[in-house]
Amino acid sequence: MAVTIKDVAKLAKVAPSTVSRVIANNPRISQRTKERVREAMEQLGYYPNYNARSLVNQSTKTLGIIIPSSARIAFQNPFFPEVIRGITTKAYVEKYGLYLSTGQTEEELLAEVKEMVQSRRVDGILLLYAKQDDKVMPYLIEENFPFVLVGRPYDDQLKELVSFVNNDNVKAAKMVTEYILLLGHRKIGFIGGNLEYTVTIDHKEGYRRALANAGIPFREEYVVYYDEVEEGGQEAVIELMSLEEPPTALIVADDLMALGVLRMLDEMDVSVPEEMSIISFNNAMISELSSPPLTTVDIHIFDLGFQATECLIEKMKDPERPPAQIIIPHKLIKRQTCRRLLKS
Amino acid sequence: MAVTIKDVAKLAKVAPSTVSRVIANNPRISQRTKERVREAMEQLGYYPNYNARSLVNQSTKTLGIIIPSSARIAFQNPFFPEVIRGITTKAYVEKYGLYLSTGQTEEELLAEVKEMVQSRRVDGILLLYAKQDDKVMPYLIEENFPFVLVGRPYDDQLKELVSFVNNDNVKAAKMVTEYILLLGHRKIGFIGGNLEYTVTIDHKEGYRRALANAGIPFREEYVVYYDEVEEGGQEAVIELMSLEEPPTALIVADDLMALGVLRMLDEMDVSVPEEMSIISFNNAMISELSSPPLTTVDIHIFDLGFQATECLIEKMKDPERPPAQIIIPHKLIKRQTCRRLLKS
DNA sequence: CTGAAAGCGCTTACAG
DNA sequence: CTGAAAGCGCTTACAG
Repeated sequence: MAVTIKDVAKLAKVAPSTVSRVIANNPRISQRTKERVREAMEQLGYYPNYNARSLVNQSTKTLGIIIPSSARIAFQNPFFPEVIRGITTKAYVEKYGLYLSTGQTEEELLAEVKEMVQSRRVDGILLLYAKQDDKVMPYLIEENFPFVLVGRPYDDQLKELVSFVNNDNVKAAKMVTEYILLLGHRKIGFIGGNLEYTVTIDHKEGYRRALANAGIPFREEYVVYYDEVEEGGQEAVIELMSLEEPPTALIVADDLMALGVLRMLDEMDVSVPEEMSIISFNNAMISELSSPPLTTVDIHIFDLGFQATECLIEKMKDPERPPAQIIIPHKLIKRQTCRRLLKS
Repeated sequence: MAVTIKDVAKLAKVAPSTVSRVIANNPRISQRTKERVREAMEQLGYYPNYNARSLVNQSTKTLGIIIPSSARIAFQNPFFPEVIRGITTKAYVEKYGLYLSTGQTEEELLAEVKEMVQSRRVDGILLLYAKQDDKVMPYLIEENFPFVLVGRPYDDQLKELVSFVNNDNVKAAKMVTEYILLLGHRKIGFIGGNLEYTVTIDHKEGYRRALANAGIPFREEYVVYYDEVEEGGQEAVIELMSLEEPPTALIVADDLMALGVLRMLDEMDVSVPEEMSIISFNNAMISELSSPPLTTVDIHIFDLGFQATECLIEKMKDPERPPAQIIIPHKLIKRQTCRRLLKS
């Protein structure tokens, strides 16, 4: 029913192989027949059958995007849409299609990834998370399947083996802490995300280092982790504000959580930034729209996705190329949630 | 290099056709050989080649998701991630894969959709937007390609022709307006989204009807449209608050915009809900996290995606089935941004 | 510069 | 119950 290469060949009075060659714009075909064939294609509204093509080329020209199984929560976080936007943008110019994972649990995801690679549904994979005990990445490494990670491997030993695009989250968190320190704060709370994710570990490390450099003791009770974005920020606030010496500043895992923190503080009638300074990460659009607008660090999420895609495409072109580690710079965005601590 | 059906056949000492039949679990194959073949598949780690399969079956078992070309802005809106989550969930249980559009302009998108359907990359399409002068939907209709729309067609004449899953946005907006009216407000501002989208038109119509029923004149200066989510809410507020008789209540297109509205009002020192009531749509997570938490209407975005997918799959199974129009219910979520107008 | 043939990895009538 | 053959719609050596 659909028009095939044979139909075009018949109309243009050439062999199917010739049609195939003009599609590929093979230079050995004369200009005259190229034109005739193109006209026929136009006239019939011909599009090459993608599956037939992929079958013989052993390549699908599509990239798989693996979203963490906790997508229920994850997708609420503006981070993912924004990386995907970066991916989409690069994929479009490179004429790659995008295939989305659908698994909802870690097991489902792993099974899905296996299917994707073994059934040759995609040519390469973009892994959008890095966490402890993850089975997907080891599988990809074992299969020697082209992929790039957004984030960094949980296991340091894998660092040399995989290509990844990441921020220097340790440095970013250290800088953020130093900034707060410079504003005179000494009691600084840390509200991290799920400790299974590498970002959280790195943030904490940066926080720790900054404190150490400043000669300020690290207090366990000031650091708190929540993986539930939804209520997380709010519960964390309750916990921290109930301390005998509550913090005067808070470093928060991401903007969405910071929103919850702001709301809880508002409910408790502690005003930001007068009585509490807040700084978070990501610079999502909501950070600009919140009241007061959030001081945050822009981690250039779009670029993370864009460059990961670029890197993956490079890798697919040249499988021999050694793993690349790309660090995307970050930038402090000062808005209105941080203030110098008044002497009391 | 990859293991094929022939390898399995050889190992199991049967013909390739037999292997194919056990994959399909054909009842005519004896239990004994089924077991032998399955063992061989297991042993070799066999996965059927997806492209070969699709080629002969003329079906890819994948669905295309078309995200509006304005994805740059759109994707910042929690609406899209959430519909996609609904789609993903249903697609997973039905064992469908998901293919994502990447076009950034309307022309790119149209070209991409054409390629998707003509090249047989997908079996059906989920259209995530409905707007004026859109060329994608007419194309799909003309090609008689299975698709379902999330939203409703801009052109009323198409209503009978296409399957869609939507909220009753007129009713929702009418209800919202009536609620505000019941709280004693008479000067009610309306901050809509882009007028090219059907949601905006429907919201406005509901607003209009509620006012008419209450015998309150419709005032042009109270209605204002912004398509830029980012600054939109804020500019709208400036515009409305500069009126000689500024509104005492605001109906806002969606939660994200409402966040901007809240922020601007905060800057102007008008307190919510004491001096201004605000109600919006969507019930995204941010509506709960904002301060004060937003009164909004839950439109069950997840269900929109889930049911659209279900509907599409039905349609693909039975192409003769008449178009289905599914309306997802909405629900007022009272939080803290609306208050009875005090007599002044 | 162009064509005939083989092959990519499956599935499915058709035989037996 | 199972196999041999044809075919899905392409591409690409191999000839000429």
